[in-house]
Amino acid sequence: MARLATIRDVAARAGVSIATVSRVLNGDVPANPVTAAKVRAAAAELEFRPNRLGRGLKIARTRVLGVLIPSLSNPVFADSVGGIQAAARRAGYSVLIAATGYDAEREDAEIESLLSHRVEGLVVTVADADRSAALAKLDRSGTPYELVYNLPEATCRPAVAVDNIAAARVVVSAMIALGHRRIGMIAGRFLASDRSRQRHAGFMAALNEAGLPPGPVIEVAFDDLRLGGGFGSALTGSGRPTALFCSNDLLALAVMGALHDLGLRIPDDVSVAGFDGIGFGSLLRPSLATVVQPARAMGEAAFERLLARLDGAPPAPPLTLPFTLRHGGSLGPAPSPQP
Amino acid sequence: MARLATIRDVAARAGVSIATVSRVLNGDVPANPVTAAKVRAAAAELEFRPNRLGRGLKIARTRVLGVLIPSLSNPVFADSVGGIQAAARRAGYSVLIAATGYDAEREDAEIESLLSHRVEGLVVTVADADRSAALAKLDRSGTPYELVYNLPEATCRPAVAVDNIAAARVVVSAMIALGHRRIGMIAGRFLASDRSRQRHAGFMAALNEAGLPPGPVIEVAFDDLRLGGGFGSALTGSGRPTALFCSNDLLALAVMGALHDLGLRIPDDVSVAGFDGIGFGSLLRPSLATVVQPARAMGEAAFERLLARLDGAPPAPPLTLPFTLRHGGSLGPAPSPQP
DNA sequence: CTGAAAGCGCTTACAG
DNA sequence: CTGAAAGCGCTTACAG
Repeated sequence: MARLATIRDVAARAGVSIATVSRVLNGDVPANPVTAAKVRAAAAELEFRPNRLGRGLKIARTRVLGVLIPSLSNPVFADSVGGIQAAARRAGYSVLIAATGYDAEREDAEIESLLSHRVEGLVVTVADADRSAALAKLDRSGTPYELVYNLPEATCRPAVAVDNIAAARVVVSAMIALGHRRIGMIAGRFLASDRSRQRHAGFMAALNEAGLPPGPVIEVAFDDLRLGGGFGSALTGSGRPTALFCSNDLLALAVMGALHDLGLRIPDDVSVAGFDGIGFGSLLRPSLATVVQPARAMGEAAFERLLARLDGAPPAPPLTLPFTLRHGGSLGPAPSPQP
Repeated sequence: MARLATIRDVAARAGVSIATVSRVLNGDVPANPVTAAKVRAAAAELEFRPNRLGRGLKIARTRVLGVLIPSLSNPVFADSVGGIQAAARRAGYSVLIAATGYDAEREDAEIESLLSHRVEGLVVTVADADRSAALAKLDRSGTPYELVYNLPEATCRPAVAVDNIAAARVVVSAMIALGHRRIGMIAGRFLASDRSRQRHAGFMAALNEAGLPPGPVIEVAFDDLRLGGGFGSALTGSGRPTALFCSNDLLALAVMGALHDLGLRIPDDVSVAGFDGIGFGSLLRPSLATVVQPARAMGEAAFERLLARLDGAPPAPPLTLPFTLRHGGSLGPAPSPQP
C-alpha cells in the first residue's frame, strides 16, 4: 500500500493531538471553530483518508458487506448485486464480492475469506442452501446474512426469493392452457441446485393437476450449456415434447439455439419458457417467455433486512416477493396435429 | 460484527503465547510439532479466523483489490470483473467492487472510499479518463491502478484496452465494403465518454479514407436507451443512412429494437453494428455484428499487471489487446437502389 | 474544549 | 523453539 497520510500527520501539521483530529473529522462533539478549521485545512492539504483498518479494529465495525454469488455473467445475479450495491452505497457500506462458480468448495473458501475480512453481514446465493456446509458454518459464526434466490425448505433461514414452485407451476399451467400435452423440462442438476429442484416440483405439480404425465426431463451441468449428445434424440421424432420448460433463462437461451440447430421452429414446432426474467430475453426473436423475478429489488430488500439486523432487529421470516409471467413469442399454442 | 474468536482465545486454549499461535498458523518458521498440533486443534475448535484488520494494520497490506466500474448490468463490465475476480482469487486477493453509473461525482466518492479501505491497488473503468478528477486524485495517492477499457490520449496511464479507433475503423470499413455509402453513428455522449469519442474518430477515419461524408451522428445518454424523439426522423425518409454504427452493444440492441418499431428491416433496409462483443448479441436474430473485445482476458491482464506493480515492477506502458470483428446477420449489403 | 493513554487484533524483531 | 513487548491507525472514556 502506498504510504498515505495518517491521523498523526494531520495532528502534527495542525498542531493538535490526534484525539482532536479524530473528533473534528468525525464531527460528533463540539470543537473550537478555529481549532476545527486548522484540522480541516491540514487534513485537506494532506489528502487525509482515515484508515478504515484502524477505525474498524477499534470500533469493531467495518461498514463492509460480503456478497457471495455463483457468477456475475448471469444477469440475474448481476442485477441483484446491482440492487445490493445501490442500497449499500446509500447506507455508507462498501461491498466485497466473491464468485463461486456453483462450486461448494469455493463457496466455503470464499465465506471464510469474507468472514476473515470481518464483513458485518453477507448477502448470499449458494447452489444448494439445504446441503451447504458453508452456510452451516456461517450460521455458527453468528454473522448475520440473507439468502437471495435460495429459499431453503429443510431449514429456516433468512431469505429473499420468489416462490419457485408456484412460479414454475404457473408457467407450465400456461403451457397446458395452450394445448400442450407433452411437456419436457431442461434443468440444472437437481443434486446441485435447490432452485432447479423446486422448479421441477412446480413443473410436476402443474402436470399432476392436469392429469398429464411428464415429458422428458433432462438435467444439464451449469457450466455446460452446449447441450450436446442425447439432447437431440429426446426432443425429436414422434412423441417428442411440444413444449419445454427451462429452469433458468440462460439455459432457455441455449436451448433455443440448440432447437434451431435441430431444425425445430419456435414456437410452431416447440414452445420454450425460461425462468428469471433477464432483460436480454425480451430482445430475442422470438422473445423468451419467462417468469420475471424482481432481481434488483430482491438485492435491495436483502440489504435492507440485513441493515435492520445490524441495528438490532430480530431475524425476519423469509420474504417471498411476487413474480410475474412475461409472455413472449417463444411460447405458443401446441401444434396440431400433435407430432 | 459478531464476536469471533481472536488469537488470544486460541492462545489461551492452547496454553501458548499469541506469538506462537501466529507463527504456527502462518507456518513460516519451524515450530515444535506438539505445540503446533495443540495450536491447530485450538484454532479449529474455536473456528478461528484471523482478523484481517489486525493483520492488515500491522503488515500494511490488505490483500484487497478495488474495482471501479460504471455498472454491472452491462455484460462487458461484468465479464471483465469476472476476469479480475478469477485472477485475484488465484493470487489470494479479495475484491471490493463499486459501481458509478458513469457519474463523475460517484467515481470520485467511490475512489475515496476504496482508498480509505486501503486497497492495495485498483482496476478502474471511468467514463472519461482524460478529464477525470478522480483519476488525478488516484495518481496523487500513489496507489497503483490499471485502467480497463479506457485508453487515455492526453495522459500516459497504465491501461489495458483495445485500439478503439482502429477497431471502429475496421467495422465501418466493412460497411463500406458492403456498398454502404450513407453511414450514421449512434453514440454515447462524446463529452461523457472517451471511448465514444475514440470510436467516433475511427468512424470518421474510415469514411475519410473512402471519401465519404458522414451520415447522421446521434449522441444519446448512457442511461436513456429509449431513443425517442428525433431519433426516428433522422433515420427514415429519403437520404436516410443504410448502415448504423453504434458505439457499444447495449446501444446497438436498443437501436435494433427501435428500428424494428420504425418498420425498418435489418439488414435489408438498414444494417447495424455494435462494439464490445457481449455474448447475447450472437443470440439475437439477426445476430449482432460487432467488435469483440476480450473482456475477461482484459480483466485478468489488468490484475496481473497490478500484481507485478505490487511486487515492485515499474509501471508498464498501456497494453493494447487484439480485437476481432464478429460477423452477424445485422450487417448486410447496402440496399439497391439506395433509398 | 483538549490531551494522554488504553486498547482493538494482529506480526515480528529481540531476547532467551 | 517460544514469549514479552512494541506498534500499525484509529476511537473514546477519563482527566483536566
